[in-house]
Amino acid sequence: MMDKKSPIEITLADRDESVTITQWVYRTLRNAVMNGQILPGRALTIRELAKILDVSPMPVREALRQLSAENALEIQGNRRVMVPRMTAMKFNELCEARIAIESHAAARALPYIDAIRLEELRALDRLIDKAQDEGNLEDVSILNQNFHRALYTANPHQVTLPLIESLWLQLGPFMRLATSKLEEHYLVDRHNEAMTAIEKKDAFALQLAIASDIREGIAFAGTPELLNNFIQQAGAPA
Amino acid sequence: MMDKKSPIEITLADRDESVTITQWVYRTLRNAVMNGQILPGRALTIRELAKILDVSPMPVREALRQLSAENALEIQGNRRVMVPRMTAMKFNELCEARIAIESHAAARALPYIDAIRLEELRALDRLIDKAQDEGNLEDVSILNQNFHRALYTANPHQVTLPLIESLWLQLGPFMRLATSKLEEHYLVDRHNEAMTAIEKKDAFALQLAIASDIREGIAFAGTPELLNNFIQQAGAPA
DNA sequence: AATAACACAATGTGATCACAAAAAAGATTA
DNA sequence: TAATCTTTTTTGTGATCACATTGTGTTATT
Repeated sequence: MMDKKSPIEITLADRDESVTITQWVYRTLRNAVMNGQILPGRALTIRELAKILDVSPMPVREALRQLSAENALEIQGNRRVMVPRMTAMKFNELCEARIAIESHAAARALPYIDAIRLEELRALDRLIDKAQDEGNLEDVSILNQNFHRALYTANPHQVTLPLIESLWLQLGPFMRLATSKLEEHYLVDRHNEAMTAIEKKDAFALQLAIASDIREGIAFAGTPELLNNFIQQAGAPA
Repeated sequence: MMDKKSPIEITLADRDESVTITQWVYRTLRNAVMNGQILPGRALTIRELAKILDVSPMPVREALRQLSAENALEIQGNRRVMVPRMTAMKFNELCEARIAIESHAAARALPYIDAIRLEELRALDRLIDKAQDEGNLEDVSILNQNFHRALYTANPHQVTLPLIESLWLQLGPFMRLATSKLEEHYLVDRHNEAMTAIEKKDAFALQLAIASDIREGIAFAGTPELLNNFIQQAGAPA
C-alpha cells in the first residue's frame, strides 16, 4: 500500500515568556502555513498537532479556529481542517485582490507619511537591497512584508491591514514556492519608484508602483506550469 | 454611585438542529453585534455570556475567538473582549475600504453574470423596493446585503467576500443607527444603475454605481453630529 | 477625607474527561 | 478480485475542574 500519512515538520516559534500558549501555537502554525510546511489538502487533527507541539489539545483548538477565521485554514464539511488547495484562478483572484486593496491602503496612508516614517521606509528598502544582493531570499520576503506593513500603518486610522494579512496568508505557501525561483529573474526595484512617489506625494504614482511590485513579485508564480505543480499536492481527488 | 453593569439583551438565533452549539453561539453573538445590541466598549466575559445563552463556557470561548479574528470584537490588553469603539476617522476608513474592495469585487464578478444570475439580482432588487415602500428598514438592510453578496459571489473564484463581510460586521452597529433615520432621506435607487451597468457589461459604470450605493447608504451616518452621539457610548474614558 | 494596603471575588487559560459521530480497518460475500 | 457490511479506532465537541492573574470592594492609616 502507500504510506499512512505524510509527516508534518513544523519549526517551533520562539516561546516568548509571558505569552499564552495559545498565542504561541497560533504563531507557530501560522508560520508553518506561510512557509508551506503543511501541504494543502493534508487533513489536520487537533490531537496530532498537540502531540507534535507538545501541548494540550486546548490551545491547538483555539489556534485552529482563529486561523480558520482568517482564511489561512479551511474547515471541510466533515469539520476537519486543512490548508486550502490552490487553483490558478484563485491564485489570480488573490493577486488582484492584493493589488486593489493594497494600492488603496497605500494611497490612504500617503498623507500621513512624515519625515520619520519616510526614513524608516528608506532603511527597510536598503535592507531589502542588501538581502537581495546576498541572495538571502528568506529575509527578502520578510523584509518586503515589513516594508508594505510600515507603509500602510502610517495611516493611524487604517483598517485594511488585517484583510491584507489574510491575503498574504492565503498566498503565503505558494509565494514561497515562487520565490525559490526568484533569483533567476531580473527584479526591477519597484520600491524605489514607490519611494519617489511618496516623496512627491503622488498618490497615483504610488498606486502604480505598489501594483507593479505585487504583480512582478508573483507574476511567474502564476504561470500555469509552476502553479499546477503544486495545485494537486495532497493526493486526494475531491 | 452608578449602576453596576449595563445589562445585555441578546436575541437568540434559531437553533437549527444538527448544528454545533459553537456555531449557534457564533451566529447569535454575530447578530447581536450587527444589531448593536452590545454597546461598544462594554466588556464581555465568557461566563456572563455563557449564562445568558444558557450554554457552557466552552462554545462561547470559541465563538469569541472567531469573532475577534474577524475584527468584530477587539481584545483589550487585559485580554478582555469588547465591541470596538468607533471614531469618525475610522468610520470613514471603513467606508472607503468598502468602496475600494466591493467595486473591485463587482467588476471581477461581472463577466460571470449570466441570465439566471441577472434574474436573481432583479428579484432581489424588486424585494428591496417593496420593503422600502413599506418602510421595513430591517428587511431593506438585510436584502441589500443579499444583493451585494449575490453580485460578488457570481464570480466562482471570488476570494474577497470574507473580507467584505468583516467590514460589514465592523460597520454594522453604526450603520444600523444610521438607517433608523434613513426614511427621512430621499434615496436614489443605485441598484437600478447597477443593473443597467451589468446588462451592458460596463464594468466602470458598475463600479460607480456600487460606490455611490455604498456612499449614499451611509453618508449621513458619517456626519460628525450623528457619529459622535455613538462614539463614546460605554462610559469608560480610556 | 483621601489614599494606600489588603482581602476577596471573578476571569481567562489550560488540562482532562465523556460521548456521539466519523474514519479506518477488517471481515464477509458475490 | 472487488464490493459491501461490520467492528474498531480516532476525532471534534462540549462540560467541568484547577490555578494564576486581574479586578474590585473594604478596611486601615495618615
